[in-house]
Amino acid sequence: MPELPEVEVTRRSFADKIVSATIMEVRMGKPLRWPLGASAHSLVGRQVVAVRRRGKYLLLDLDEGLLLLHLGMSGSLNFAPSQVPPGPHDHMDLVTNHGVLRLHDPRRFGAVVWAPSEASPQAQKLLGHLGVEPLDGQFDLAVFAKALKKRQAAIKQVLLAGHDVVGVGNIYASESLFMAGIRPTTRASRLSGPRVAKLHAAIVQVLSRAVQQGGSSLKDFVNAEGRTGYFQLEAAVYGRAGAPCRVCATPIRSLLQGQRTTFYCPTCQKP
DNA sequence: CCATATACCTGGCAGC
DNA sequence: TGCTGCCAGGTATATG
Repeated sequence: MPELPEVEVTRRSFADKIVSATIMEVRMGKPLRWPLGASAHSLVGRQVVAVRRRGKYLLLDLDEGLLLLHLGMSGSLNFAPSQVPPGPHDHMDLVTNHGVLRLHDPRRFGAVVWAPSEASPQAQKLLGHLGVEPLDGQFDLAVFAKALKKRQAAIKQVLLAGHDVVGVGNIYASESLFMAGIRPTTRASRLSGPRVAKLHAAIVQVLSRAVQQGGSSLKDFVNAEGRTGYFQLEAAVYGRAGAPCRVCATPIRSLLQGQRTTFYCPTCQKP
């Protein structure tokens, strides 16, 4: 489900409400991808200082330590004023004096991990290798171009790896490459300077637009207020195999790259 | 170091 | 209907 836009939209939908709240109780459900790394009881009394995002991780800064939240493939958060009995797929409740932050995640690829600081080994194991943030002004074209020159893999897979730029998942990789006119199978190292510049701009534009639209709700994504996103309605290629390209009417094609489906227009996107 | 495959888990859907 | 197989927004880890 959640790529950078969905995680950012989720962050904005509850950050103001939970900041300065005190944790009263933590309830963990079925196991998630990783253990919490602390006893639930030890979090009681901690205060939420800020809610940040790094790549597809949400960081809840506490007055002592922080919580790293990941939504995996099927996760969503909900922030509600009062507690409702948890359903079978609700695997964490962070009960605060401002309301309850609940993680709903049927596939349980998501995670909630406590770390003593962002610089700690626990946090760095998850965040340490992440590439640059695309939307915070630090996404430098020259640095990006230099990084791509070293990558021999297909550009789609380089984007998904998140080592050079974070937040671009399966939907937005296909969409960005369409906007840039680049075939997803092209080796990253072979892209010309102008084409890398187009891709750089396309990534920023696609992700920004998706945030504006509340993310993509392909199936079940909702923000912490329960609202769906609308970007899927304007997807150019994702999920549109066989349908006519919105630019040239050529049927959109799909292929597998590293076990993930990629969508592209064979006419608009050049190798 | 680099690139690719695997594992984790549940639900929905197409096809028989 | 009910079964089977496949697919799904991610990513650390293992393997070549």
